Amino acid sequence: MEKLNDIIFYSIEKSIKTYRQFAQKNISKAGIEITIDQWLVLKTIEEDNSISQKDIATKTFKDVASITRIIELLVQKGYLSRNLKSQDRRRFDLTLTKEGNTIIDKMQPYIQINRTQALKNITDEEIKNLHSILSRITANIS
Amino acid sequence: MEKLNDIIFYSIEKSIKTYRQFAQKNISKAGIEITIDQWLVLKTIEEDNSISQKDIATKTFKDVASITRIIELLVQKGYLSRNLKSQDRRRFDLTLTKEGNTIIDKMQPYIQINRTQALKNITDEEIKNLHSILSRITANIS
DNA sequence: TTTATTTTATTGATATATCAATTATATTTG
DNA sequence: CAAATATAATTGATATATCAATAAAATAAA
Repeated sequence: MEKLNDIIFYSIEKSIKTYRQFAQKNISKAGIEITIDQWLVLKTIEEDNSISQKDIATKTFKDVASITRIIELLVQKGYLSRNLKSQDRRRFDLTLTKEGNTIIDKMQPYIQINRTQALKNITDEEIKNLHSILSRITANIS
Repeated sequence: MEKLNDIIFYSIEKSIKTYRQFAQKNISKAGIEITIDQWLVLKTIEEDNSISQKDIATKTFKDVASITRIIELLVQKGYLSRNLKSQDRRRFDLTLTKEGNTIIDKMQPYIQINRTQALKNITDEEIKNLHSILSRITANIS
């Protein structure tokens, strides 16, 4: 086999895994008790509180089954309230609680710092480039 | 929040998740009963059969605990044999069985096809670029 | 309107990720 | 050498990923 590092998919995987670990470690170190994935789902609901779980899944590149379980944890932790929608009883009304809003606010600066540090010496041009290439790869296999 | 798609980490995550699903689907469709992760570990051992589980973990960007479990499955499936090393009894000798070698061979063309299709309209220049940017991001947060 | 189909979400099973604690062995140090 | 330390791997607990099967409700079709 070609050298692992020469294979672009390993580079991609390595960077995203490293970023996730880095981000999670900073959050945990700050004493915030939430996972990156839980935050992502919470943030998605905050932005659009009429969104369906199916659409949360699509938006976060996750599976609907994972979303069900993550939401369950967010409800347990008291960050989210979940109630059947009267208009469509297959779906749920998802609303952030006060604690949910608080944790989102608390997270914001860390998210910012994480991104800034990760992209320290990368130009806007390069980011645009990265986007372009990655989206073509994604399109090729979708 | 900025649009999800504008955030480079989502692009990265999306592309690698899409690729994994695409690759796994093609493998399964071909009737090959192995996961991409199991294959990756098997392939790593094939390349260096004196490698430690710790080093397999590093090389595949995985956790040693995951490696233990993946190896357990590979042994169960009959693709790998595992024996204590006499020189260092904390470690194991890991050797591909005949079936292990067979499945590696069977996989090879699909791996090739998957990569080719994913990188269809991407130039060597762009891949080099991608490597460069991603490795700088990884370095920034390591 | 009854039946068929589609959509939304849940659940179970299995694989993997991560962290912490533990075990066994090897190496270093006093 | 004996004790302390370091290393390799395993195990348990919890979170997430994926697939398949199922349930419940909504919508479309007969």
